[in-house]
Amino acid sequence: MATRQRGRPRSFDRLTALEQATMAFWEHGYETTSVSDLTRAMGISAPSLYAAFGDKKTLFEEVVEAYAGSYGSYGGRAFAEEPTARGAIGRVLREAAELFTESGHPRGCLMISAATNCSTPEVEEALRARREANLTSFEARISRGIEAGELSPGTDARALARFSGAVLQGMSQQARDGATREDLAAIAEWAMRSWPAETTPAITPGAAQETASETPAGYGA
Amino acid sequence: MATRQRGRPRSFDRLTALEQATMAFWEHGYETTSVSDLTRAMGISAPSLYAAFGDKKTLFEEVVEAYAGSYGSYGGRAFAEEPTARGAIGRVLREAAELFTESGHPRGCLMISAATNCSTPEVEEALRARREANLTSFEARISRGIEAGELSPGTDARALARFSGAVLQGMSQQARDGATREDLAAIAEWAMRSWPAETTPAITPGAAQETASETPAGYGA
DNA sequence: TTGTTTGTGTAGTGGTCGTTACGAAAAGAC
DNA sequence: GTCTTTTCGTAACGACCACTACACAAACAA
Repeated sequence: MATRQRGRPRSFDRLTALEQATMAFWEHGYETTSVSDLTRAMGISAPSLYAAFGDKKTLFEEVVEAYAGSYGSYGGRAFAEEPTARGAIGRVLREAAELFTESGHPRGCLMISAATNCSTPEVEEALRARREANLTSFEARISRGIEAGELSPGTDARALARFSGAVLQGMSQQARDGATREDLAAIAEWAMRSWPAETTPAITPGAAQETASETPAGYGA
Repeated sequence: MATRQRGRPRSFDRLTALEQATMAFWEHGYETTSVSDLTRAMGISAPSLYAAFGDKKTLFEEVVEAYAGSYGSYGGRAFAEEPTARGAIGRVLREAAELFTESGHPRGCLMISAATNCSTPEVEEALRARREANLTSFEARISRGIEAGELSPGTDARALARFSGAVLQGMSQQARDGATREDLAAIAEWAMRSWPAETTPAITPGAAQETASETPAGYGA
């Protein structure tokens, strides 16, 4: 680790280049971003890209992973810090309204939009799997909220999770279509109106008792 | 019109070919559907396609127009036939749950998904404009509902319209991700929970009094 | 029949796609 | 210095993209 590399040193910063690739994929999606676009955005030549990141698909996978750990981490934080299901998912929607319209990066959510209309099945499926996983984590958190007495026992956890996810996905598309932050925030608030009010104050606040399986893996739906 | 064509007659049915092109674009989106895919799906050769439909972009525009008048017409019907704003938009969401999962054609909504991640700006903008137009028609209908006393005067028409549109767009994505019809129907019902109840029964039922500008131009969001 | 018009099939156009061979350049090891 | 290792820039690869030139086929008009 302290030992220097043997050969000629890399002339670019790998993390910076990865971030620039993230911006390109986030903006234009997997399929529409050509390797030529990538090399231009990253400021490196094609052979350097292939040497450092494998091929286009592998680079995209690394981008998605990095995105999940940075921009997409707000969901995990909300789940970890908010004591109730309603609080957690409400916060996810409200923070999404900010993230999706923040300046300094493209609009909307990379995981929601970057692999739509993608002719590489593995890439399309990889993002679909992440969306599914997040719906599942929504549902698990809601189920736990029902068990904890926060929500009425008759609550349909699957439906409420899918509804919340649909709102998040719609917010992403509207962000890309030019909606303002206030537009998205209003959508989030309106969605939370149909959430049943909590029947009991949360008993055990804090993150310690989460199940790993119900923590969103990066973005929110 | 009764006069026959002068030259060699076309060896395929233009409307059938258009329908097959619709299926291809609906399934894979504008960019990802190649002319080669199209000629295969339509059962004709490239020169025939170009002679009958212009170029790929023009064909897509014709596809979108035909889609708006057929599959996408449920929105206009709901607006024409339902007396209240709540009834109209609720019906749009419920019928979308069916359309988006119907067998015999691809899932979700062509207008919502077919131009995502599209590198041809005119095509991307054309569909975005249709989505915007439908949000506007949602908003106009809600505003009229407020004026008619169906909805509380304090209702934020823009927010409620965008919320409803976001749900519709999320439903389309989830349909493409494999959600069942029941999943989508439950999302629609849940969305309607946050809609305020009508404060007055509708006074003037029927379609006659619509303003043209508030009729959705083909799909719903 | 002959000419005109229109559609069809073959076979291409130049351009871009993702990817890579190859030799020069820049570092440590000896 | 020379060897080895790794990265660099140039310049391509075959495959596919949207699109079309061209010659032939099939209809009507004369």
